[in-house]
Amino acid sequence: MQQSIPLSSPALATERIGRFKQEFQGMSVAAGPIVDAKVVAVKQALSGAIAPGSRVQVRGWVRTRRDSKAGLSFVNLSDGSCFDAIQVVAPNTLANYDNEIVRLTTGCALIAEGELVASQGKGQSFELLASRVDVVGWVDDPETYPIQPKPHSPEFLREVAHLRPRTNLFGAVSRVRQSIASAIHRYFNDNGFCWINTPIITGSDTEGAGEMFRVSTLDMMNPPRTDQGAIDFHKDFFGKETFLSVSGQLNVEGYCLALSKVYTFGPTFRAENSHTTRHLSEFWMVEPEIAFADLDANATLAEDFLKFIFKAVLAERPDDMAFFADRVEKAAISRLESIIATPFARIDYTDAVDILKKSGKKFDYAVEWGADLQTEHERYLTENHVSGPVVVTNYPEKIKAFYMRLNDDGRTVAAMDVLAPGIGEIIGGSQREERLDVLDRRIAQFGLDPKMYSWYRDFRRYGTVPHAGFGLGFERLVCYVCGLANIRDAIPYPRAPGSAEF
RNA sequence: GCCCGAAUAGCUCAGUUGGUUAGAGCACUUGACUGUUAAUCAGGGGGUCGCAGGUUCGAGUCCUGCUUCGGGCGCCA
Repeated sequence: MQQSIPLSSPALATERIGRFKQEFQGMSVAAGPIVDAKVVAVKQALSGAIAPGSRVQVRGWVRTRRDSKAGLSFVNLSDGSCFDAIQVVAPNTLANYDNEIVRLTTGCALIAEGELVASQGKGQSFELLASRVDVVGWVDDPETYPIQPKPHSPEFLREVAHLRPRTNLFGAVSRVRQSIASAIHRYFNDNGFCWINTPIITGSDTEGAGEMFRVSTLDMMNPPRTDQGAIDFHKDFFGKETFLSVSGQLNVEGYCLALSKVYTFGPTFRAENSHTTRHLSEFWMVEPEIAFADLDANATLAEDFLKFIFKAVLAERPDDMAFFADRVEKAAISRLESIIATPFARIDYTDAVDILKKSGKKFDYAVEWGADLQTEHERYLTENHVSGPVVVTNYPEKIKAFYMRLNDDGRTVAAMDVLAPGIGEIIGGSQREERLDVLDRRIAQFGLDPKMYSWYRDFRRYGTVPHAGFGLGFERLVCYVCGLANIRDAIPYPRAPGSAEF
């Protein structure tokens, strides 16, 4: 029948696209039999926006089935559009009731069509009184289908990461992740920022943020050699050694010094052998960079940005957030509300050290000026001293990166960490060193090769201005918003040392 | 990289000082019952107790090694 549609006809194309869009409003795909019903998302069907009595079609996956000897079955169907599933009421008058409906198990894919009605039962406002239910995909062995209508441990679900989006937990995480990502782009777009897609493959092997993954097409068994016997990377794909990027910051600074307000939002790779609940080998990072700006402006941006995102998630995903507060982390909602309502405190690193020393609290790690703050120190500051978000600024230059701007005291740099109760460091950033002579001294001091940074130095040679930015680990933000204990549950397919399944 | 812990049914777990045929709930299946809500009730199937050795008359249980998973620290986002 596809042949009967002349692809060149504008009228038919418009009609076809119109039909697709009508379905697209409801679900993400156009597939299966379409009769005379409007395709709707479960979210719409349960919202009250559709008049009772309307003929609608829903498409999704079975959560549970309950049979009633009153002559009907209740099939809870989820399509991921919202936390709740819709209850499909399937009467035994359906042609496939005895041979299909009563055999439905968790995970089966269905298209159900019928009348959207006010529910006779408790627990839901609307339900679908089905006049037709088509089974699109069966679960071939229900006994071994890993996703059951009961709580599973996150550890178990990591073993079936390809199927875990079928669960309440990962459905909710996925929608919240989307809400956060969307809010990030919206915040920057509305504030005049330009999204810059910095390269994933980089030739800089000394970006200073840890071990890097090599990118190479050389034959590992028999690589080309130089006269000295070293591997000859001049013969590699890019004609030089290349790696996966650990940060887009250095690249994005160039766009900042032309477009004024820019940000990166993309995948980042770190080959650190970290075994913690807060680290991934592959994660997504957000890095805004602003020109004609100092550390103070940077901190203000971070505060406004975080508050915007938290507000957006609470407004857009109340159903999922209620689930997190109920089942994952009691304070999931209240702590976001608290951060939104509380002005971020600002403390100089030197003052923070004094506060910690005078706290009288016994720390596992001693507090000394010149040493980085440990997680326990950060938690004391934000949870006990301030009882709210706090920005710690002006760290000793020896413990921070070479590109951070040296302060007039000569011993600190204009760096900042944003600390929040319950999570600790959520953002790290700095004002960048815009003075070429100072930058050169820093590069030398850190033992870096100036030739590797010639293009980065150019930004200071041609129209340099004070500028600043910060980095935010996207999955850490997802963890915090959802109350997740392990960052491997904040990304669909986690990659970590010794683990790259699926 | 360092330290600690765990591994018993598809899932969550119990299993006493080492002792007969390793149990429960959920899931699956059969039946009963019901506009049901993780429905309920009754029956049934389902296990190389992570792997490999060792101690012992006898090991799910004790010992050693390995594997995998989880947690903490360091590094960081």
